Amino acid sequence: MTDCRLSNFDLSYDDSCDSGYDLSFKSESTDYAEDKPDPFYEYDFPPMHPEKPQPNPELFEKFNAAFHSSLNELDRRGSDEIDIFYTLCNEEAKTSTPVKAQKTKKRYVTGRNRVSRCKSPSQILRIKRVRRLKANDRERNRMHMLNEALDRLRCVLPTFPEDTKLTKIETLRFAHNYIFALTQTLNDLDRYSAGPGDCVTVNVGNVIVSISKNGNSITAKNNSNAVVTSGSITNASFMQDYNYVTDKTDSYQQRQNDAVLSDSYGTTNFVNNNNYYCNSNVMYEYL
DNA sequence: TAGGCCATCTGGTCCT
DNA sequence: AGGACCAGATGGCCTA
Repeated sequence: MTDCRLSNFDLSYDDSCDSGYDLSFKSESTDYAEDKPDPFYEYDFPPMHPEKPQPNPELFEKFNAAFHSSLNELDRRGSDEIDIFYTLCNEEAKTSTPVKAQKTKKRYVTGRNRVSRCKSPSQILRIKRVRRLKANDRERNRMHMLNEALDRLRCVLPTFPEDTKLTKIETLRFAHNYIFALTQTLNDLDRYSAGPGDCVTVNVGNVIVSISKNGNSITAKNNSNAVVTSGSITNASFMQDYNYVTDKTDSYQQRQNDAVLSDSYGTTNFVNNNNYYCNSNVMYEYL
């Protein structure tokens, strides 16, 4: 059984696009498992040790038939034992004395004259499994890249180290509003031709962004120092500033004033619906 | 302990 | 055919 085109059989693969993250199924081989020969394909048992006496042909044929019958039955039932069998074959191949099998037939032809042949159910399953593993790895890698991009986005948002990390959706919403607020602020600066000492401030979450022609600064509402590196604004503060909609009380008006530009030019004629609120100068859409 | 968030797997769809 | 993208399912971890 050590002759074995079975010996290459495993679920591993070597993917040049492998992410390198934790769950990788690497193979020592350079070939994908799906390209490996089918152990069920016309197993013709060439003489492995020509110098030794060959088995009784009749007994050998009986053994051959029984062997294939057992494998086919396992394969038909989709039994896990078939995988165990291949694993054992691999282990045996690793530990047994390597023996070069004589190739009596040239079965696999590469290039233009390659012979296509039907694949057994087990090989089809194996191919599907390998493709699934590769797809999983690509998907994992894709999500890791997406998360890295979100992390970079968090780093350029005004945040506090002591705050909890922004969730994905909070990061996107906060970034959206932050960019919008900064854009409006720049527009207002141009529109009103602020003097050298004039400053426009934007309340974003629990931080205040001050923008002037002399430079920008970010401070916390509680007078602590803000940073633009890591951490996040508090979720509660963020939601308070950006997600209220229907409350028309004084506190609502106050929060609106907090949430939009605190410039000295705009009016406070707020319009509100489920998607945005605005005054005459700015309109803040929240997601 | 329930709920929120996240990572991962998975199958489907679309595109090249 | 294979890769990218997407959404649903699932299980783990954390927190109130």
